[in-house]
Amino acid sequence: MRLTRSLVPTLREEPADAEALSHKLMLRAGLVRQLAAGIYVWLPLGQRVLDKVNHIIREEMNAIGGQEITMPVLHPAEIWQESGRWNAIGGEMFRLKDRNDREMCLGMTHEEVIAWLAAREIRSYRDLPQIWYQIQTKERDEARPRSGVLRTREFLMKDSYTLDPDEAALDRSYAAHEQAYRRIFDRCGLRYHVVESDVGMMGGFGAHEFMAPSAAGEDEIAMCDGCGYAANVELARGVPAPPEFPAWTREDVPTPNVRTIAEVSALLKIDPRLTIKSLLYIAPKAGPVLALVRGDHDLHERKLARAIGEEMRTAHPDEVRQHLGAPVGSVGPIDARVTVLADEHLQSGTYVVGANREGHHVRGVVPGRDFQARFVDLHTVTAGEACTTCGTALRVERVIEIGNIFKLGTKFSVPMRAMYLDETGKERPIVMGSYGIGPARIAASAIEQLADADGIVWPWSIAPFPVHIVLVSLRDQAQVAAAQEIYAACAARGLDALLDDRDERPGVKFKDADLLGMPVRVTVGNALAKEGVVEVRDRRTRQDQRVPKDGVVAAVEALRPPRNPAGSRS
RNA sequence: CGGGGUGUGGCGCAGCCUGGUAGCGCACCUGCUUUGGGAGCAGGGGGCCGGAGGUUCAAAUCCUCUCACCCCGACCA
Repeated sequence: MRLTRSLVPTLREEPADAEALSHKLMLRAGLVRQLAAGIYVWLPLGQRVLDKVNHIIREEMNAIGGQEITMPVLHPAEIWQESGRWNAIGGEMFRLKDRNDREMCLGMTHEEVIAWLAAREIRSYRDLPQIWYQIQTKERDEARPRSGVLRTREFLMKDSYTLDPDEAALDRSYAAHEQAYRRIFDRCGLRYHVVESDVGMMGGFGAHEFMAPSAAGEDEIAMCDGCGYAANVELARGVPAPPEFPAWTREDVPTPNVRTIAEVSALLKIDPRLTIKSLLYIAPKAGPVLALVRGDHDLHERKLARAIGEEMRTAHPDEVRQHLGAPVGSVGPIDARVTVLADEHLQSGTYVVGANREGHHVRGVVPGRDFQARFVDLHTVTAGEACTTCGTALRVERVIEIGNIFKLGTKFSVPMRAMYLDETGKERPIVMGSYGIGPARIAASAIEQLADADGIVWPWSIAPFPVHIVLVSLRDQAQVAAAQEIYAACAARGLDALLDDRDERPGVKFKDADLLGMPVRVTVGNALAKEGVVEVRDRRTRQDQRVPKDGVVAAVEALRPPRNPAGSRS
């Protein structure tokens, strides 16, 4: 591709409304442009990256027996009503009506279509197992699109679905996907971790996420270097170090004008770990629920939601007063006439809690003796807590979710009547799995993980072009001819090259080459006339070699990493 | 949905407080010089100042409403 005839609008300055590194670089390198919040145009170079990623995905999906299909983006409401998600999903689904006033929606995911298709086409155990996948646009009206292409309202997703006769077969399909995903992310040159993840409110038999470490990520994972335990913090458990408990006797202490844990512990001159934080939530069915965590801990709301079995919201200040008889800063579990859930690590010890009387706390409170509660895991794990299985200190890392795998079970096949007849002629529901990968997130993660101060550093496997030829001076006919020759020689060997044939100053071309981040830069310049050589530079290491122009292809190929460049795994 | 911020040529910004000819850098066009890390000089083109109302002799500037975008949080099947 010749730069003079291409749409590669690089930007010298940082766009004002980009925050994440990958977002800035994708805009500056001319990979994407934003049409509206969370809606992007993919420009030629960005499109080539997606194409490369998708090609890898197709190879690995096909290798485990995946069959590519294409499902509609526009869905009739009926299938979503049958599965029960039409009402279960809120504002995140784009809904519309056709000209005949029929309700429709835009597909956020395709379990319903798969179940619909399976219900019609799968009849016998002989038809199973199946793996169906597509690479298709998804539409989700995200509450807050952010970080460039990392969270958008319209995005490409590779989604696959497995159909199996039973759970043992599902386990095999699931394992095959996990292996395929590892190969895909390895080939894309990413560092990633595979972690246990929340199955969500829809239930399911297990789920894992593939997480690429990056400061731009929206998720956090906890990892144990001792035994390999790794989980999303939505799920991760850890054992916090207990404080030293003083020999308190239970007594009321006045705490005027004190609202926060920090204020309580400062006033009483105690370690915040000796306090209990009491938070009131309101759940639709369960009603008011008081959640307790140690003073220095954060409650993880998803853990609480899992514990009570439904989504809840924080109580308003007047609701707190109504249910507990005290303002927010003075509430606690003693004599509270609401359901009390306490973090499991509060089962022992003696604490300071709110007295449910304005301006008062109680010191020397022993959970189990002074109040009753259901003890469950509620606190958000923090770095340094001990691993529950081996005791090693946990690490917590910020990550981008690049893929997930999910054992659905019969959540969709039962309501949508996707059944088959087993060997004995008995009708059974198909056991499903669902598996996603975000190609745009792979691209952004690669940028996040590999970029340097000068710009993007693409892994070979997903670079828009492996070779970037910089033609330094258009006035030197020998340079022009040599650049053309090298360009043609690369093409002849299947190496796509980007040729910078613009009439720009060398500095501009070098800066753009660094920004665009192709793995190899070939500079055709002065050295050609003087010494008959061109320079072949590795973008990542910045190592230069001077080679005769006939040796460029060999030099480029020597720089190419072996087929499966190792990404780090866990 | 709650909180905060920003909207002024393609990009990045100043001007707004204290109303009075719409500016700067980069990019773009022309010419000359220059040509290995974002060139220099000279000349030039391009902006309903997000939108709608209002106040005023006069509004980018003040007031009201509204829209868009960004950030933090909530949500994320």
